[in-house]
Amino acid sequence: MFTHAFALSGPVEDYLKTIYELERVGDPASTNDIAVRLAISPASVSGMVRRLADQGLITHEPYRGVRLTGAGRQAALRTLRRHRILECYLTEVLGYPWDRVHAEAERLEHAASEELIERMAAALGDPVQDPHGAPIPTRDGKVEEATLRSLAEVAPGERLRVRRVEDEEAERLRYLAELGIRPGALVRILDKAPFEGPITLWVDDAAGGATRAVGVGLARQVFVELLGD
Amino acid sequence: MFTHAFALSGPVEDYLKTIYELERVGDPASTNDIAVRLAISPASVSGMVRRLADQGLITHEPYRGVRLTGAGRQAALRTLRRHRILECYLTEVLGYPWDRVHAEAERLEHAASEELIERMAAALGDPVQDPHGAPIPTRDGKVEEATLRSLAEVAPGERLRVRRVEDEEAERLRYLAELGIRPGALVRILDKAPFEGPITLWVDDAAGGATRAVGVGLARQVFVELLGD
DNA sequence: TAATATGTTTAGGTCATCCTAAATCCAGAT
DNA sequence: ATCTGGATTTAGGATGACCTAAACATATTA
Repeated sequence: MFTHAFALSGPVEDYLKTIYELERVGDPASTNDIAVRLAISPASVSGMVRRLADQGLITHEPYRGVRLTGAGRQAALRTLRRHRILECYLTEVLGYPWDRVHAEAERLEHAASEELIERMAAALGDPVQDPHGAPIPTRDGKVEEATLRSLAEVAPGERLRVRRVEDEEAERLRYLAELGIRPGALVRILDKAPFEGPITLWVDDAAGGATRAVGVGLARQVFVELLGD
Repeated sequence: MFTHAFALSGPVEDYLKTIYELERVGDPASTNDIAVRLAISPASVSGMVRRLADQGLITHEPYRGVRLTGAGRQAALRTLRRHRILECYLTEVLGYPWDRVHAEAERLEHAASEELIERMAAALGDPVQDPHGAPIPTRDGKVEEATLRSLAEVAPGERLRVRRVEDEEAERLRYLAELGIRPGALVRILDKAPFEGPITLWVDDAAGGATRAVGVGLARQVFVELLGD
């Protein structure tokens, strides 16, 4: 079995991670989507895509998008494992606040050795998900990505458990935390205003619970599990 | 007061650190010495030296060598602080073996934020030296570098305390550790063979002590404090 | 069916960091 | 005082990762 003979550059790891995330949600990753996610120009993505394809990490159908190969997927999952274990470690051991771990992990994930990551994982007792609820791939590159519904696509009424929250933007995360919306929280949608209007919900929390309202944009970043009525 | 408005690239940090170390030992750092330490060609160093001088981080007298400016020194000390705190953390908290911390810290020091370093330092109770005995610069860029003698330049007879060991090469470190030669150890030179021959010494250790012999090359990397006879 | 909007690729550059080979400088030995 | 070997710099390149502007492909809509 070939582990990972040669190291990939930071940018390459970022591309693979991004393609993984885009592909996970839906169709092959488009040049443009990758460019938006990485905040670089589509032209730059075109260039890198050729290189990744040459290296056998992705397949590329011009004008149709990009898919990870087996090797690409493994590389993406290794990076994701690093990232998520780092996030766990930073929050649980070093007391990082919820909204700042992502950025720190983003930089460290390219520098940390396998040994460091595994020592951190061991110190944490091999965590299975990161502070935002994302599953942590195993050492040998396996994950089960639960298919969760976002708060935006669930109808009012049902009892829900927040399972996962998108972690990219610190400010949004901080706001969600203020509202009590974090993995594990129990919520119920009370009302959804028409025309993509605000979503009103009941959030159970330490203080007994409270009514909250969020916009559709925010709601789309919150993923929940249906607990039944 | 200006902290450090703009970030320096990894390579730049490495140059500054290297120049600091070379300058600390003796004269202005020569192009060649820098090249050897960084394992790159002298021509590449010449190029970078111009850029660092343009940025006001070093002064360069052609054919005479290079010196850090105030700003350059501060930058070097910041990187050194990161490096050494990382080394402490990796050994003390994550159980890294003595000989592997250097390489790991070398990569992490360019990615770790100020916040991470300070959280680690706090977790350790603000350590003052790293596992190899090197002093850790303070947050505001101060160090006192003790002027220590190397084992190679001390005469037989005196009681010595090992204070510091060069940390670059893992294999040498591992060997020194086997011999019981590490910061804090008490030793006495029993004999120095002529013509740069082996140095025989008595090493106090847990098991009561033992006689050891090392070559001059190794001895030059071990720095000691004279305790008097 | 053709026009248009949108997304993608190509062409041509820039910048940082390295390289080799060739020219140049300097200091110590003759 | 000059020669010469080792150190240094310059010249000219390569690579990776980005950029803008312009050309091109596709899909939708008039």
